Amino acid sequence: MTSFTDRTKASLREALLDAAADLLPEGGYAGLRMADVAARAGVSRQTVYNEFGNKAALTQAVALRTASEFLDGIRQRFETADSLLAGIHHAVVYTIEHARENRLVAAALGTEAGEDLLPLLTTKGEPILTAAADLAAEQYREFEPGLSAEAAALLAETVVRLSLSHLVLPTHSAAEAADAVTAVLAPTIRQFGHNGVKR
Amino acid sequence: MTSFTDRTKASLREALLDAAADLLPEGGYAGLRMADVAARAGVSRQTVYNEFGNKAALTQAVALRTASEFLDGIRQRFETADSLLAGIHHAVVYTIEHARENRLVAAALGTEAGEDLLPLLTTKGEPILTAAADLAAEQYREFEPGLSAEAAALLAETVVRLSLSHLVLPTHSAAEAADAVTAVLAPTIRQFGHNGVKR
DNA sequence: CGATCATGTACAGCGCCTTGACAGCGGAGA
DNA sequence: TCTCCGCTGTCAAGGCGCTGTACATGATCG
Repeated sequence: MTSFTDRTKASLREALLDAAADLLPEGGYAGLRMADVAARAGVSRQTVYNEFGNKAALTQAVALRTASEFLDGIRQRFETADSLLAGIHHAVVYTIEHARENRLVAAALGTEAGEDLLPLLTTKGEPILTAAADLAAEQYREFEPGLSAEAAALLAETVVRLSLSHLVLPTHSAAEAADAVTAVLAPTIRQFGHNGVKR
Repeated sequence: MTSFTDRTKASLREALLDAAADLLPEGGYAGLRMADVAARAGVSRQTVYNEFGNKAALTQAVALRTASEFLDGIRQRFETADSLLAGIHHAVVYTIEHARENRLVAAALGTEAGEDLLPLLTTKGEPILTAAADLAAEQYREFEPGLSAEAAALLAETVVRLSLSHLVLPTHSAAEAADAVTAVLAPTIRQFGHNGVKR
């Protein structure tokens, strides 16, 4: 049983992340005021600093939590897939389609105020990329036990990078983007399944 | 916006009430140990005393919260009723039927260990009766604005007392009990709607 | 009758939120 | 360009509430 104080602290973090996630799409990173986050969460401004340290860390945490919500969806898509390739396809389609419906992502990609959030998906997107790639690699290996850890990691990072790229700079529909990803990677997956990474 | 500390305190109360409500059906009032409640909620025993004072008050609070859950259901039944009488009928049926499915109520009414909970519905049931009657009276007046406050209160208390009676000592099905209540009160309601309480 | 157990009370310790203050810094306007 | 203003980030003091412990009391059981 988790202690009450632990749950309290967790709910505090959630409340702060909720508040920041609500406010970020409106004014972007620059428009986000720590005092507003605190007020919306019903705590003092100092408490926000005690919990996250500074505005950049708070924003990064919001990004990571948003990403983890997507990862949950991706996990579900994988569970119902027939093959590794099909799972990847489903996951890519899901990611691209649902990301555009997400308020925060949509603001980062499409609005003037939110454009200073874009680095979270690109230049400062390493935490998200790593988190997503780690999960994906794990999923891949569960699906295809013959896959070596290195092969899974490489494959996962590639898929995530391609997905993010198609998300940030779309040139086709989500389904077409997924087609492209799977088409490119299909031979590689077959190869890895047999022999592991070739260098 | 409610402050974070307020929400924390509310969630503490909820956690304690959940814990007590889980434990009460197993051992009844006598078998409920404050230390177990505290442990299940993840707090210290002293915190339970700070919040509720003593075991009787904690148990009373559990009873009141359980009652309020029923009141929510009753409220919904009333919203979809065609007439005041039909609303009362629906509410009585709902109360009796769902009370027997409730773990806590079922334990109080039917089990050996839980029989020391019975006073909460009878001799020590005044808080529940008042709460239920107050809500019912309010509903009645919304339904039939011509009803005076006194008439609504009298009617409501009568319905609640009859419902509790049929619940504690069932001699017919829930529907038959509701039939009896509405049959008895139908003329009174017609009378009140026109002239108010006769003394 | 003595041991055990649970209730109820008291109190020191401590973590954490709040309040208030202040320095630094960058933007807006005169 | 200079000044004002707002926001960030930091610090110290204060208080509230949970924790842990101890103890008295009463009930139950062997």
